[in-house]
Amino acid sequence: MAYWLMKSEPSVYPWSRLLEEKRTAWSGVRNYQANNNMKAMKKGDQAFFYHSNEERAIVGIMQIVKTWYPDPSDETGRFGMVDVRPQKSLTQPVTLTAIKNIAALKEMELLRQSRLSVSAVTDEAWNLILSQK
DNA sequence: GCCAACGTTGGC
DNA sequence: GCCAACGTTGGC
Repeated sequence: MAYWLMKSEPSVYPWSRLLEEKRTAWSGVRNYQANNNMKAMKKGDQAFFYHSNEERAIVGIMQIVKTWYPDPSDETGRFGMVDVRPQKSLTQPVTLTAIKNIAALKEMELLRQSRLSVSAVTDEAWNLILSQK
C-alpha cells in the first residue's frame, strides 16, 4: 500500500466538508506531476489531507476508493481524478512547521516542491508524521 | 500583501 | 527548440 498527500485550500474545500459528504472526486488538478501521482494511486492507498495557505497543516487521513479516471471538467482530456473518502481526523493537526522541524523529513516532496498539490509520502515519513503529538 | 518557485504560452 | 513574458500556487 502506498501513501500520498493531497492539498486543499480550506476556503475552497475543507476537511469538514469531506466529512459531511463522506466521499468526493478529487477534481480540478491541472498539473502533470500531480496528475501522474493520482494515476499511480491504487484502491486502498492512504493519503494525508493537507490544508494549504491559511492553515498549513495535515488534518486528516483519507482512503483512495476509486482509481484514476478522466476529469469531465477538463476539456483537453489530459487530466483526471480519483475518488476519496475520509478515514480519520487527526486529533492534533500536524503543522508544516512541525514537519519542517523533523530532520528526517527534509527530503519530503511537500517541502521540496511546495506548489505540488498531490505528492508521494514514504512509509518512513508517514509513520513519523503520525507519531507526532 | 509580497514574492519565490514553478508551469505555461507564444513569438521567433 | 529556445526563452521571455506572464500566470498561479502557496509559504511567509
